[in-house]
Amino acid sequence: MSSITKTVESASVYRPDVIEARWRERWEADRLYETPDESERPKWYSLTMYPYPSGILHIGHWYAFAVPDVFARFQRMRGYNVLFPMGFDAFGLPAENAAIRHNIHPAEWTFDNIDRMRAQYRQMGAMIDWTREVITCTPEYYHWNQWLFLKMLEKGLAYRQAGAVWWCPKDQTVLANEQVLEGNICERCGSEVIKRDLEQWYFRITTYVDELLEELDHLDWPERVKTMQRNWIGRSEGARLTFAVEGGEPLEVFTTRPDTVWGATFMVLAPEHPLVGKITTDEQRQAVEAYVTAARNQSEIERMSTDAAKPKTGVFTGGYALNPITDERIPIWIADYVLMGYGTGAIMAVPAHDERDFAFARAFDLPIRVVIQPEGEALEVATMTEAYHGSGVMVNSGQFDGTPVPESIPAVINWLEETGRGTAEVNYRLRDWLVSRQRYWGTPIPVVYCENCGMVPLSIDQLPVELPLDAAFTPTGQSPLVSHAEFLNTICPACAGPARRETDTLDTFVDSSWYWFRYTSPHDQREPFTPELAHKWTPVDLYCGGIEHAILHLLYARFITKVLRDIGLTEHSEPFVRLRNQGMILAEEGTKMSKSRGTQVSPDELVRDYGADSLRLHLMYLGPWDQGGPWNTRGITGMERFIRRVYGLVTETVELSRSGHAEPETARTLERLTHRTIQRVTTDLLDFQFNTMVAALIEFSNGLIDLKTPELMRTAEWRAALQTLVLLMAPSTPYVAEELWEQLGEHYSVHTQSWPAFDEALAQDDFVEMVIQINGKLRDRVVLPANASETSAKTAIRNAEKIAAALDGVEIVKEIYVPGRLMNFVVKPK
RNA sequence: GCGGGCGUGGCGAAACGGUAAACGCUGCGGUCUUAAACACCGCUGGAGCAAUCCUUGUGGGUUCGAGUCCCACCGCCCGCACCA
Repeated sequence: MSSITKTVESASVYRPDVIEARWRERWEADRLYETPDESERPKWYSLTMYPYPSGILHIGHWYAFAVPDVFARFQRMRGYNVLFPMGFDAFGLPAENAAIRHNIHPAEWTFDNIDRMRAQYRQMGAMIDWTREVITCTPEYYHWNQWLFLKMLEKGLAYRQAGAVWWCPKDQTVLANEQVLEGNICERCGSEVIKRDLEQWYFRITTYVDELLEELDHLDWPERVKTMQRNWIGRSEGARLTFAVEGGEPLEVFTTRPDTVWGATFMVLAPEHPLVGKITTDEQRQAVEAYVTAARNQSEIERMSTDAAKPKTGVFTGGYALNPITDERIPIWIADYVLMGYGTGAIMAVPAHDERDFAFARAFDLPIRVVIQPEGEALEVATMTEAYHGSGVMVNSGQFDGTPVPESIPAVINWLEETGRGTAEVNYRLRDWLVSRQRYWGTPIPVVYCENCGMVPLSIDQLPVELPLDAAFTPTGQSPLVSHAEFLNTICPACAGPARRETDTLDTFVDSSWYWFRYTSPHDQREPFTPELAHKWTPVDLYCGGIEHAILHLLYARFITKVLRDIGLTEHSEPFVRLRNQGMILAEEGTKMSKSRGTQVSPDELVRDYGADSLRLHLMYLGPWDQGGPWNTRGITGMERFIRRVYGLVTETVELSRSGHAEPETARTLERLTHRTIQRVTTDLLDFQFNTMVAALIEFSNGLIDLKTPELMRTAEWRAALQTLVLLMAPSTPYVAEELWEQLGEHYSVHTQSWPAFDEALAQDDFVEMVIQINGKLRDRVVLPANASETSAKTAIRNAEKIAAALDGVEIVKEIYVPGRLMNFVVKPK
């Protein structure tokens, strides 16, 4: 008895655990998701940002990955040869921290995590071609980071330079800014850290700055991301001026407001400015040196403080410069509000028209002179409470007096150039990319230091420089490479004398700056990737990922693509044609999900309880994908119910024998419902509107349930509608769609079928309900044939009971007729 | 401060300038069940017995007609931030 019940149940009850395991195995055995390089079909490269192998896929990973998977599947059914690869961004600090904390090797920790996460992606039902997997911490991958580094070195795009970095005297190591705690305390050992000048490796991204800025205009990316990149690049136009210094070398400044130079009443240098020592007089030396030391040891966070009201600090150097236009003698100060990293590290201060200079002048009682007067107003220095930077005309500026503000800037620049007093200049905020890291778990930089020859790059055929895995990993906070004698000591490729290897490794952003090329030929042993294959697949047609990578990753990826182009490996300049960002999934109460507060959601549990298909639907249904929002566990039951209802429709149908055709009217209803749904689902998917796409699927199934009768369920028309529903569900719910496709007796696999086409005419209603308004207020509704003529529609509307009564005896001023939608009578009441 | 976005039922949300609240969740009532779960049916923005009226953060404007367009304000979120 019980066994019979069970058999009946297993055939007609939706069991995601059984279905999903079964089809997953079948797909893998059949290599259903392997992408051939050769195909008649047009290519589509759908890329999702690869994850860091932190150990477990959380719900955010599902959101970021399952939804683009739906799109990739949709594109496959639409006839594209779709490349949808996956890999792991496997170098980085967390692996080293795990090693220090748990005494487990970073490699072991990383590969264990990858195994777990790969299994989770399989569970998701993602259409990943795993034969193309890329793991960046393998020599097969980082070999090509080293290759790229050597090529860039050769082209002058990689260089070494001294720069100030945080240094912990106890740990004898460089620290990242994030590792310096408030009060300049080392995160690892608690001792006080200092700034030190160390040689670091840089990539010359500034070479490409104009291209990086200009090409943004042509990318199909969210405007927000493009704006962030533009701000980061920070182009500003202005002029360079030279100020003579009494008894010293001249000072160069950059200014965006050369038209205010007549108001420059003092100068300010960054504390790190190289000329500070020479300019400073003996009387001021002690004060200046104290200020420089203090500024130098301020943490970046303090220095870049968000507090706009932060009081200005600074010290007079004792030196004087000459204003090159007015020949006035003006004092030279130093202050930390002037940054060495921007412009020349020195400014001409125009306190009347710059709020920072104004605050500084007020704090130290320095002279202020108005050189821009707003029209119809007269600024008085004595009564000014803030700098003025609005419109107006130039005053106190010699022959330029009376020049209005926007034109004043080019006018003055022209004059400066003609008279040889200055030059037009464009400045950027973007700095070169510091790529060296004093860390173990990264790509070794392939150069050596020889006592005779200095720095010597390895040759291409000496690559890869393998990261030694037997490094002693003790929790000292030091990179094991420094104390790994076998790695460290080598011979010079130039003179064969003794040499030391570079122990710095490359920033992991280097790994992610070209990884999508590697997917196109992941096993190439001669080149980073095979140019013909890369040419076939790239650029990426659709790149999906988080907004947190809006600047660094995406900018570096664009930069390296241009470098690869100039090396001759690829032809295009921009890597990602289209970019879409998912929003962030928050905890139910609307805050960030957090492990410590236990507000994280485990996809594994949800899959166990509801199945991957329901979870995929639920993620799409939460709201617009780019918006994200609070998680809600209860809602997933609605998706489970929907799947069950469709499952029931199919299992009930296939139990019945087939016979006959539907009544013409019902057949038409089915046809309309079908075509309308295909249309909605197709356009919503193309627009990335996954939430309304799911709503359309649900409405289709609700419509079928309303029509359902035992007779209808035997007909060909009914089956055709069900088939279409299953096809439309295939991208979203790959498992149950495959199961139902089989139950309908169709040929495996649903995922290799063509996407259904729609006919807009067939999607139209035969009858429409028109809204009748009087003076814009809804008064009645009238159902009319969709193809009714304007005359017959108007007649029917006027004859409608409520309308006829309302129009009786009033003057109609105007009639607005919108075919198939609405009619509005504008009337004058009598 | 600068830049961008957003304010719609109890909740997530829909809505080419044209019926506001599709679809789902929750809740309530019912059917099935010994019971529960599942499932199914009905109701679910507010007021009113009803006809009907009101409702998209606030105030104004454009329009025959505004959630949608324009202006001002309030509130929230996200970037960037002493960049000369």
